[in-house]
Amino acid sequence: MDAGVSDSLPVFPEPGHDHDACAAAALARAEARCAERGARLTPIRRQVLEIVWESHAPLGAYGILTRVNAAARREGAREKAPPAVYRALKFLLDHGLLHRVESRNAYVGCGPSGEPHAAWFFICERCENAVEIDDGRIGGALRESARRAGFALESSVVELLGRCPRCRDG
Amino acid sequence: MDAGVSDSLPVFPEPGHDHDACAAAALARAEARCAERGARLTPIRRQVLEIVWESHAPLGAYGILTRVNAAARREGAREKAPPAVYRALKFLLDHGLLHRVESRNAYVGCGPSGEPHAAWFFICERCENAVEIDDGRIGGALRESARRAGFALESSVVELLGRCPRCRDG
DNA sequence: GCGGTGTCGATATAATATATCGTTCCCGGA
DNA sequence: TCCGGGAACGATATATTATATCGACACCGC
Repeated sequence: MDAGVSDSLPVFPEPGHDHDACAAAALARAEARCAERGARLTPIRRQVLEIVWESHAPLGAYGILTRVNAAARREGAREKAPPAVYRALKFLLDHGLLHRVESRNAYVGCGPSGEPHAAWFFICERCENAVEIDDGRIGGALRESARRAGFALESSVVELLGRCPRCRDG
Repeated sequence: MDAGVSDSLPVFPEPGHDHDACAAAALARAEARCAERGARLTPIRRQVLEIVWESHAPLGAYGILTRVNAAARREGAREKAPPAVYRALKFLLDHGLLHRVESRNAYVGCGPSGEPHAAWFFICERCENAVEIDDGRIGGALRESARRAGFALESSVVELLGRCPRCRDG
């Protein structure tokens, strides 16, 4: 797992934030990373990434597929089958552009941190938004716990459920 | 979420440990808790719990179903359908006798701690065993991180993947 | 051009989970 | 003892999530 030494407050998305800018920035990061790595951000991969970035709430593979196919119908194109979406998701996961939310069987865009990193989330039960946690103390506690147990830690799933600041009093 | 103030080392099961005793103790705890609560540990519920306790590795619902039905065939009884197993799993989860391992879509027996508690695991990628983590510092770091973010924490999924002490050099 | 690899389309199927509804069982009260 | 109500269960159907396989085509370096 990565170190996660930084320690910034998670930014829960405001309802009025400039989400187009969020999404555009994510797409720009994706292009940059693919260029660096000589990986191809093909149309279906880009489209899946755009769809996931339509909101900050994790979206399931079949929800993505539905949106892909709605667009295909609008354009008179043939609909895609599930493997097309799963292949795109695998590519995006492999390149650190997406995270899988295990407790929801769903996928969410990877935040702006520089390199691929552990995926730890706050997930709001009301607005459904998931935001990445960037807290060195959690990583420290996990690593220390593993060290004491003699466990060779490879990766970690941390998903914290509750109410985000905007929903906690609702 | 619960406090998890204690702080004992996880006990990775030794291959030669007295597993019958593990399972028997778990069944005894289940009986005791059901008695306390006026809940009924019916045959299918008990059977599912016994099957999950056949090892320390999380087992999927259909793996459980397969074993239930193997036993049914041996006894000349009619096979069960998936809802029977899912109903038993829900009962056992609701009463804190089982945990669900989200990253595996699988179920594992709940350890001996007194009351229902957060389910944090080390999961060995080689031997597949999952053991509960009882480390106050992890809980502390999670709660502190939530507090700083203004997040009202309700429950948490922590699943640490890697190699257990017995498998790390294999 | 040729061969290798990556990508995609298409089909089928696997794996996990839930909805619904009628029946039966169990327990407590009349 | 009988009855009413709720819990548990059986049975069937279906929903949801994910993967296997194989052939066609495209891109790239030689």
